[in-house]
Amino acid sequence: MDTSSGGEETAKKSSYHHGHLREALLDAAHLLIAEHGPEDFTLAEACRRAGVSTAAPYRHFADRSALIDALAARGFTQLTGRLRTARDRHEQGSVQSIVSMGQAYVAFAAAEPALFRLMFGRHRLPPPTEQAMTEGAGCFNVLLEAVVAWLGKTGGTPAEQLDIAVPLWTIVHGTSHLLIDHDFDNVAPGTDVDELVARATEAFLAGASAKGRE
Amino acid sequence: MDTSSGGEETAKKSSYHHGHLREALLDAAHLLIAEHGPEDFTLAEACRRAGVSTAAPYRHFADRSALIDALAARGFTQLTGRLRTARDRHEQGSVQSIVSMGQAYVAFAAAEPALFRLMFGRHRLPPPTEQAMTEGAGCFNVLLEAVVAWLGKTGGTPAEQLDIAVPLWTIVHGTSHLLIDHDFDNVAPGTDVDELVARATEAFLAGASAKGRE
DNA sequence: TTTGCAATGTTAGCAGCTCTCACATATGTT
DNA sequence: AACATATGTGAGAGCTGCTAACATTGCAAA
Repeated sequence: MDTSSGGEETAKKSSYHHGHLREALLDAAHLLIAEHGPEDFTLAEACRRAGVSTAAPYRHFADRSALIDALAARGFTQLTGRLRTARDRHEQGSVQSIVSMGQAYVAFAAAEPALFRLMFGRHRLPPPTEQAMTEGAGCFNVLLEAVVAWLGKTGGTPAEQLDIAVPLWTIVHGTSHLLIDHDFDNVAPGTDVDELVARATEAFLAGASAKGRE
Repeated sequence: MDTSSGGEETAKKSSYHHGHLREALLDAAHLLIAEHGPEDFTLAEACRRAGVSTAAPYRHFADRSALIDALAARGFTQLTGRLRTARDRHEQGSVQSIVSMGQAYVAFAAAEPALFRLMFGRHRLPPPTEQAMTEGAGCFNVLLEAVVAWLGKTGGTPAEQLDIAVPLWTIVHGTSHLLIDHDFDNVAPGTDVDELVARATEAFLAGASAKGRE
């Protein structure tokens, strides 16, 4: 990385060597899947947008799906960040804090539906490049920490933590998928997902804590 | 030249007209997506399995995605049937009945992950062929009826019904996706999804009915 | 500075896919 | 028997992902 130095413009000098092709391809791919969906995203079109030949990507990615995996990893870091800021908007350990995270999760899916599908739709056998895996786990850990805070001083056993965190995850994950797949439209049009997440989360936490006190 | 007749090898029909090509293609496609996932399913391979040329499908389907839509519609009728039998295994209006439906929902996704993705992953702009749409709605109606029964004599207002049914849907839908995408593996390995669905459903219903009585 | 190597880009080309068009063959109705 | 229609085939255009051989550039040691 060049430190300082006046030139902020990425003057493309040579026109032969792109310079930032890897990032440029990721950006182009991101735009393309946002436009046409992840299914029929073509590497060739991304090359055209980046202004390089269709053979160029193979200097930076093993194949098409490696580029897609890189995009997914990017998405996880972004999502993790948004969850953190959402959590920190409310008092630590409060229900509001957890609700806010859930709403941020769904909002991310709504803003980036194709990216969201990419991130979670990787049903490949080879574990998704290690990196994406740890990124995904990091994402869940933010939720887990909030649940520990909610459980109070003791924090509960790991099993108790999961018994709370996993159902909460299913709620926001299911809401996200149903929302971006337009499955609410036929059945419950005009659904306010923020309110949905708030109600479902609060009801579940109420029921779970009631059960825990029995 | 005598073309025809005789032939020691029992001439299998005409060998020119297939006869049940539409169904045969759907079956072949179903097998293929179950093996290789829905992404890289190829129409050409389905043709090979059905023993016809790659141009044949276009007499029965507008294009590749029309065949996929037909598969999705098939899946919805199947899922709807399973939800009905699951519901009828327990007393009408009981929590168990609703839990059982949720477990059947997740079990279907686990048994047919690729088909499940197909059914709900249709982010196409043209509403999914009307048929698939009504099939999907019919699927949700089974849940809605069970919720009405659970709400008791009055049945509640339509809005109250949705306030219960939609969150329940998000729970089982989210569980299904996280399960078939192997997202539990990294974070909560060995998750028992039947128990997960039962706990989450019961806790939510308990919390929701407590709130309703306030 | 010069020289050599590694990184990064290009062109050409193969194989495979979707889909179309003209043509062939079977089915059924009159 | 004869026509109209439904359903299949073969050839081919225009894509795609990916590879191989070659070209250009940047960097670092000589």
